[in-house]
Amino acid sequence: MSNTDSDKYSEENVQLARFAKAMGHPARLMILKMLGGESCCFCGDIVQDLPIAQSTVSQHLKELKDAGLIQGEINPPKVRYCINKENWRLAKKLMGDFLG
Amino acid sequence: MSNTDSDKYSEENVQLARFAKAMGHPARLMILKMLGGESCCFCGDIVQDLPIAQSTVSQHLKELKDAGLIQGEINPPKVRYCINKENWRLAKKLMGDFLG
DNA sequence: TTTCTTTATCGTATATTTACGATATGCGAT
DNA sequence: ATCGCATATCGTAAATATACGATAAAGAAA
Repeated sequence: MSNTDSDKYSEENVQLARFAKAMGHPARLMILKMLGGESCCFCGDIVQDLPIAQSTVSQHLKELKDAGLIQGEINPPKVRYCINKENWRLAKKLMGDFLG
Repeated sequence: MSNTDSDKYSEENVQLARFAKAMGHPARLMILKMLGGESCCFCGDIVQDLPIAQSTVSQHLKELKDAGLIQGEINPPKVRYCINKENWRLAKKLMGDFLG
């Protein structure tokens, strides 16, 4: 996906693709599952649960954040991650509409 | 995603990630939308609708096929693509369960 | 057989993703 | 001021994705 995707595709299409792409890796699905419902998690908890290095987890968290699916609030010296509820709802709606 | 993902992640997780990843590009979403519902399409129709080269469309079709979301039947000299309904239902269920 | 149409595949270039270890950063505690 | 903890970022390597034009392949039509 280049930055000119919106020249070629509808905004809704691009948005759904962004969400789907962010969900397109098992590690990121695990992270999202951990944060599902009302529960937030500290970054460290996530690192402990995943079978990959801390720096890699950090990268995945960044991608989820960039896609708008999660948000992190600093709580020194930890960072607490939560689902971004508004975008989660949007993802759910777009996915639901799309899959029919 | 390496071929050893199933060592690290649950099969369900890997499967949903595979579907999500296949949906993670606007061109592929457009293709899926064209095939949505009961309508199948000839490859050529899809090529005409997308703002990218024929060979690129063919690649995207292959990825959707590899992910199991579509299937193609040869109808010389054309190829007719349809949604793979069984996997579409599975994707819908996994997504629905996941997004809550 | 040759030609035409349609689609897949090849070759290739570039960009992005995924992963890791090492290092930097921010901040409370000592 | 320094230490230690938690997390992010850097540097890097390898793999995968995206895109294109050119070419191959399969089969209908001439």
